[in-house]
Amino acid sequence: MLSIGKFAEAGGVGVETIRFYQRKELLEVPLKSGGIRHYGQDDLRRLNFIRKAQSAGFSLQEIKELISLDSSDDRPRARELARSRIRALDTKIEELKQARNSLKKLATECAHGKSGPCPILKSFDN
Amino acid sequence: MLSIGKFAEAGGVGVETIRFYQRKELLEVPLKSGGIRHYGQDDLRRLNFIRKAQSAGFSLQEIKELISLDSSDDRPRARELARSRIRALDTKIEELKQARNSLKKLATECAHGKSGPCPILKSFDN
DNA sequence: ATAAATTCCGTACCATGGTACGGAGTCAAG
DNA sequence: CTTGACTCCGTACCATGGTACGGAATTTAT
Repeated sequence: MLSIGKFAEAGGVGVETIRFYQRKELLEVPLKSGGIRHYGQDDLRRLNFIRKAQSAGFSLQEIKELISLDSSDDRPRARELARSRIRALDTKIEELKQARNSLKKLATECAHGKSGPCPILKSFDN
Repeated sequence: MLSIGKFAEAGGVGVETIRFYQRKELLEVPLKSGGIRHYGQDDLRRLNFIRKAQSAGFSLQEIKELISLDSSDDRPRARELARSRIRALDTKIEELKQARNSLKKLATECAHGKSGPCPILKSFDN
């Protein structure tokens, strides 16, 4: 049985983040036993679920849906969400790679070039 | 000489975005010639600079700095910004790849597995 | 020359993901 | 049994990158 402070610490987030997730209905608000609410393993699992899904790029809204799927065990919908997230990730990864490579090229040119305007700045400049 | 509407259109953004960039001092507010402000090629170059730098993952604050570097031609600082952006992009790309691959694995398992709880949901669930 | 479209400007609002504040209540150690 | 730490709760605020609104002035098209 954890107090909100210990619970937050165990999950690697701040107390205010817990309350925020409760307001967003991602975490349940436990009943209080004499003025203070207590959190258990289920809550910790739920919190870890949120954090992991978040690091997979799901928004809090999507995570809320995943949580409800977790109860209904709706596999087709879960796969659909996963696939659409994978597509979004693929797009994003490609964009970032592109940006990274052109930036890399520019930085190299900028380091070697002896004269003229800086290619990094100039590259955006047309 | 473009009106703000044509200028925004030429840059592929909305009029409100132009005004927003002006408030953020990323674009200058031209003098008005009889009640209406007009924009030229320099403004359009600047706007394109912003959009390209943005697609390379720079924040508007960083872009503001890049713009000031563009005047001072401070190459070492430009390289520093580029390199730190490249590092950030590399980190981000790795994170997204990781997320993408575990999600892919889960989606495949979820599609093939016949019984038990959905692995996508379950994977976050511990 | 008049109606419709644009512009100007300040200000308010939006989503996302939190973070901070302040007063009252509660809990634990000395 | 008091003092200090922690909790509760509502509400306000933060950064980021915009988007919307509304009335007055001006420009453009008919």
